[in-house]
Order: sequence, then C-alpha cells, then structure tokens
Amino acid sequence: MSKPATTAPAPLDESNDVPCCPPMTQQRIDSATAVNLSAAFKALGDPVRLQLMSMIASAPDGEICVCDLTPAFEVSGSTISHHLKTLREAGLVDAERRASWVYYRPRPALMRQLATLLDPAAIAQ
Amino acid sequence: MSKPATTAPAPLDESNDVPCCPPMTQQRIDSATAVNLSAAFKALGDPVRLQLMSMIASAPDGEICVCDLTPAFEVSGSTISHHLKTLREAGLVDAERRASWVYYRPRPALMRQLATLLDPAAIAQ
DNA sequence: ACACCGATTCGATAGTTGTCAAACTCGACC
DNA sequence: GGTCGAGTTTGACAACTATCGAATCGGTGT
Repeated sequence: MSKPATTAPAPLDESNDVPCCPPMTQQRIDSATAVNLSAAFKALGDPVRLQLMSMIASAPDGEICVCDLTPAFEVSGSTISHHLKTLREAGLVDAERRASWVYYRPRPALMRQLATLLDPAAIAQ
Repeated sequence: MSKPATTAPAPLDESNDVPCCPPMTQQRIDSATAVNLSAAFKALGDPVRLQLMSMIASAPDGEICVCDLTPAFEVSGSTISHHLKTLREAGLVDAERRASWVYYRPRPALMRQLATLLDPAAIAQ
C-alpha cells in the first residue's frame, strides 16, 4: 500500500529456474524482490513449518505422505494441513494426490535462490 | 532459558561459529533446532527487514549508519528502529553507537547456517 | 546549562497468524 | 450406493505483529 509496485517481478511463478538474485552481501535487494523473497522466508519462519519442510526435503523417495508428516507433531491434522498450504503457496513444496493419500515433494529452485541470497561464498569457503 | 542443554544446538548464542546443522535435504531438523532457526527465518520474513538486512550485508565498509537506512524506506524512523531490533535479537546483525550515530553490521555466522541448511550442494553445483 | 539532532522506546491500534473443532471433499472398498 | 478414512476447508478466537506518533535517551555543539 505504501509501495507503488513499479515493475512487478514474479519469483513465485511456476517458470522459476532463473538465478534471480545475487548474494545479498554483494548487492542490495530491491523492494519488489524483497516482497517476493521475504514471503518464502516467512514461510520458513515457523518451527512446525521448518520441520515440515525439512522432512519433505529429506524424504528418501523425494516425496513424503501427509500421513507420515502428521503423527510427527503435537498439533492437529488441520493445523498441519494449513501449514502445508502455506509452504505450497510460498512455492517451496508441491503436492500430489495418489489414491487416498497426498504426497509432498520439495521445489528446490526457490530453496536454491534463498541459499544463494544468503551468500554462497561463505559456504564454498 | 528454554534449552535443557541436551545436545545444545543454540544457534542464537554469541559463540556461534560451529556448523550446527547439516543441509535439510540430508537430514530432518529436530524440534529444538527448528525453534531456534525458524526465528532467524522469521526475522527475514518481512520485506522491510529483508531489504534492511541486504543493505547492512552489502555495506561497502562492512557497516552502515541508521541515518543511511531510514531514508531508503517509506515507513517511519521508529518502525525502522523496531525492525532493526528484530534483526538484532535474531542474531543477524550487530549495532554499535559512535558519536551521534548508530552503525549496523552483519553477523555472518547465522547467515551461513541458514544458507547451509537450505542445501549448499545446490549452490556449489 | 541549554537547545538540537539521531535513534530508541512506549502506548495504542488495525491487521495478521497459529490453532482447534466441525464440516466438507475425494477416493477406496465393500 | 453407502460407508469409511485421509486431507482440506471453514469459522472462530486468542496471540502476535507492523505501524504510527509521542515521549525519551545519548551525544554535540553553542
């Protein structure tokens, strides 16, 4: 509301394998990009969602059933579902229904963008 | 205060140059670590704070004055100050007062942890 | 001492979020 | 086709957050 939204980039779109952003140690993030990428960080900014994300990202088969996620937490199934929706809408995961079950898998592109933003040089060390 | 010191992840402590956490693509995050690290992601989960962080991280002299940060945003000075406090409390930046001005500089250790968590392999590619 | 300036803190408020229980949808299986 | 089970959506609510203006704090310089 305070920002006139000039060029409107869209890093949360489907077609998003472009590099997008240099490390923030090298270049300041412009406001439109900040809006987009902060949404992804925000999605990881809850303990339950971060754990969900890690369970999905480290799933041995590249995907994991909701039925395996839910019992790992103390919260209700509807809350887990709500958090999964948040991760989905942030572009961090993908869901697919097969038979009675729903499987989630990571979307590495955005994770890579976030990691790059946080300075890959420090990692390469 | 909430940490029973079992395996002690403690990523928000001062003495934090330890690796802490393997990439989440390789190993699930335990609940205590999730609480700690999600706080850092949460701090980056606001457009203004993400831009502030990038301005601090990319400051040519390794630090930047609040007086240079504030005019770059549409929000009030007190709001900027509040966001800077959030980044400070998350362990992402450090502040120092010199004369009339306050200078902020990045704390790379935590940023490195977050980047590693998001899979360094994808970066090294 | 005093006024000034940069930055933080305080108090208030509108908006957002995490959570649950209940209602609902989609597919499977008798 | 009726029922069951897995997930999602809906509605409600307490807790938190982003924001502002006003008050305050810390240093400078007159």
